[in-house]
Amino acid sequence: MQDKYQPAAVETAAQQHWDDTQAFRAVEDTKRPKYYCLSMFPYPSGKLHMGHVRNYTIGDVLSRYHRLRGYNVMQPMGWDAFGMPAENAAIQNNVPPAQWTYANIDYMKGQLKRLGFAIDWSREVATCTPEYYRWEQWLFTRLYAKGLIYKKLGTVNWDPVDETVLANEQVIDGRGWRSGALVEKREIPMYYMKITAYADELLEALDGLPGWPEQVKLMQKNWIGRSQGVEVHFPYDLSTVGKSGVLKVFTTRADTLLGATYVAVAAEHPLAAQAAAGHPELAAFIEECRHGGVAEADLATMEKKGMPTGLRVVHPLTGEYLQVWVANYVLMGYGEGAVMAVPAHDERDFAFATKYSLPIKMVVRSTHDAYETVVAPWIDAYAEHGKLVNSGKYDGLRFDAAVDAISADLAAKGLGAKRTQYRLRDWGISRQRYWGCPIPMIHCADCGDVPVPDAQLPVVLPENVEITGRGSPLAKMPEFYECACPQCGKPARRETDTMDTFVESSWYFLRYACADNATAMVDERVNYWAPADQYVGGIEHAILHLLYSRFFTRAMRDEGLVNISEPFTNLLTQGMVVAETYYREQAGGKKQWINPADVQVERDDKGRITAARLAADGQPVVIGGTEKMSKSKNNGVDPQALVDQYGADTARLFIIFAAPPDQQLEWSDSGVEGASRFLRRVWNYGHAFVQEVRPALPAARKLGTGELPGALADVRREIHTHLKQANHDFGKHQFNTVVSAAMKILNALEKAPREPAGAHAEIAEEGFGILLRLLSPITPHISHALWQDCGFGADILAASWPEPQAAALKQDELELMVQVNGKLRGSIKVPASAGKSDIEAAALASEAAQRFMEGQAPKKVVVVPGRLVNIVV
RNA sequence: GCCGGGAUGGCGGAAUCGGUAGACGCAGCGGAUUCAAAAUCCGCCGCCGCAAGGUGUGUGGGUUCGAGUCCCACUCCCGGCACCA
Repeated sequence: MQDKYQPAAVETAAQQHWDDTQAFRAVEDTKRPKYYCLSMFPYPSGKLHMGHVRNYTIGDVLSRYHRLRGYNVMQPMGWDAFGMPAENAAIQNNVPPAQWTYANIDYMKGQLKRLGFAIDWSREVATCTPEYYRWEQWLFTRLYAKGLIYKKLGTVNWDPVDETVLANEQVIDGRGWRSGALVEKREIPMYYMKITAYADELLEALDGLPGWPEQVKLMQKNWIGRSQGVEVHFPYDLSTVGKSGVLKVFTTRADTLLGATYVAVAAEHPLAAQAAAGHPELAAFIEECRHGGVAEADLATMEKKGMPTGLRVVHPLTGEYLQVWVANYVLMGYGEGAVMAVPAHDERDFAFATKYSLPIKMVVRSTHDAYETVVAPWIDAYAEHGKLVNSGKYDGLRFDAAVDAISADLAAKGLGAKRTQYRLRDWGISRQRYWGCPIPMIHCADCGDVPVPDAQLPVVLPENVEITGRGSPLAKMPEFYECACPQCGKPARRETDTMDTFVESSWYFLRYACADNATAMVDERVNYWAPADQYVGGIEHAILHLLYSRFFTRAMRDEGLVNISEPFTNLLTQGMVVAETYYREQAGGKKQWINPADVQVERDDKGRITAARLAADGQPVVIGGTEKMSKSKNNGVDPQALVDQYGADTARLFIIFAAPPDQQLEWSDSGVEGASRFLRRVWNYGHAFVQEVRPALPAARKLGTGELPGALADVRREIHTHLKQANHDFGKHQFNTVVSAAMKILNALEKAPREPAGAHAEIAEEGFGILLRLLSPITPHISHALWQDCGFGADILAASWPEPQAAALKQDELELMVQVNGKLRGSIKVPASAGKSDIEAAALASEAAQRFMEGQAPKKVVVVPGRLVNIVV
């Protein structure tokens, strides 16, 4: 054993041992409970960032903890390898996406191994390999045959200069990020997955997920957005529209129908197009609505604009004529592309009506008498439910009765009915990009859209391709798209769109169970491992990825591929890693971001930061606040440098100790120093244990059989108290306080009296054995080495998890706090067996109580067992 | 804009069921060791106050013997918003 802690040597040896013994190879075993520990697989962007290290450290802690608890643990890893960054890198550096991706995977895999994660690498998958995506294509054809995938028009961001479709993040202030051109909305045919067919099940099954954070379930519930409402039909006014028909709208506020004063349609709505013919101003407005992106956040925050069409529809109950407006906030892809407007009781309609001087008709009076009439400015009470007024025969009805009566009358006229609506929309999966899974369809002039037959799968993505950032690369490759129709054999055109990368990540966790199967998507092993007992990943995936995965698992269940519905039994959403930012203002007002590693911080005598300077030139820099680690803010800390300098255990320890897993983690170089210092102390204690303590151990252990001297009994109780706390915190996934408990145990061991030597050695042996096992999930390398060197056993992986002993926790005397009128005034010591009246008497007699009661008689005495006594005077 | 979350010393955080606010660590200060430094060890450390004591968990109210924790209203920060992953 080395005198000094040398992390590199310790970690290399431990990792070699795990490799040699194939320690983390997971094999199906029905005799032990299984524990499938899943972490969100990374996009191979180049090198690991701190968010990855945090994610996988949390997963590894859970995996190793459960292993020592006796579970058959499987912890796999793979690569979410398709996506836009590979194409961007190709444009920038002229490297083919495949080559770039595989090189990144190679490098990042080495980094993961260096961090000592207990991963079963035999199950590795990379989604960009035909071995993986062929099954995605295969499933696509099954779901297509079933009608669960269909084609319709969808709206995308179109860059007219680069002639390409842009992702929302590539649209900045309404312009293409590369070309700077004004982005337009464009409708193109796309394939959709019918996730809405599962909307009710996805919603209702949330109640059966006790292992998921409430906030995530709530977000998913709101995202699905099931609402009960009424579909209302407004018949066209023949004299203005020129044809018969109805305008359909959906409303959750049918009680306010009599307050509808106009209707609004989307710019793409057929009525808008009709009105625009021969109405140049309106046509110009509709053209203006086409500019800008499709992101909901932009649409919701932009200025609400509209224009009348001159067309009218008929109110279904009153027969009045209502104006049809075109409004930029009404979306064609949502519902029927039309809304009824009730300005008196809807804030957005109110703002619009006020702006364009449209009539406002109050039809609900708030039950709280919050208002007499609806006048500006808007107050929230206008939108509350209440009794109907100005609504003829419906006057006096409250919400439920009003909706019932109005929907019944609409139904009688054939102009509407109650309906359930969802906010959730079907999932558009077509992408006009190269680096993705090809959609296995062939378009034939005679036969229409024909799925690629099983025998021709996979449709392999060509890897030698030129990426320019203009247009879709596959659509420029005849060798890819020219093919024969599988049905009639005539020349046909292969689909050149690829799939959304969320499709790959919707089923990778099932493929891990049987990644080596070349003849089926999944096999019976999936029913041993799935569902994942624990899923660990970023909160930013709370809705899309997790909802798609829940949907996919059900779709695969209904194909008979798996026998589960929910893919993830427990979910842990980890917080972000943030760090301080520093910058200098440059001439044009542009900020030059400076990496924290290059900055020196000055503090006052209380440790408060007063200034920061660039180390290179000694000149001040501006402190910009803490932000998520990112390239753009140049505040990232390179995990590789950290591991090179301090070792993997220090990196892991700091990350676990600095914050609870679900909260944001603030980077701190001195915190890393502290973690490293603690591990050195652990090592030094282990060294002293071997040298001095071990030789003093009695041949026959007496611990727990006889009386310990009081001071050593206190040390032992303290250790077991901390262990109890640590076990409780492990259960809560609050690993930062597990580290605290480990630190407290080491503090107690170091301060323990050395006499009598035999008794001390026994306490030390028990306590240090507890400490090493507590730390082993977090800092596995040093724990492995010390476990062996200190003679606890050959391999800590074979050890069992420590449990606190009741006898060690026993206490004879308790200290209780004494309060007078709720303020802490002192404390008393009582025997653990003392009854309530004894405690009361002792508290009243105490010096502190006497002093602050000032001779007054107690009105009431509250005794909280084991905690405190509160005397009220 | 809509949905979800967060706020506790100089800093990260702890406080299990409404019961000692600030555990553990970092930074800082004082001391020991050292030729000196690093490392290590010991002590102090919310704020005001010489002390007694007062005060304190984003802000303002409320419930309670007792509130960081429960209730109401607000402020600021963060995540998501369907083509970043």
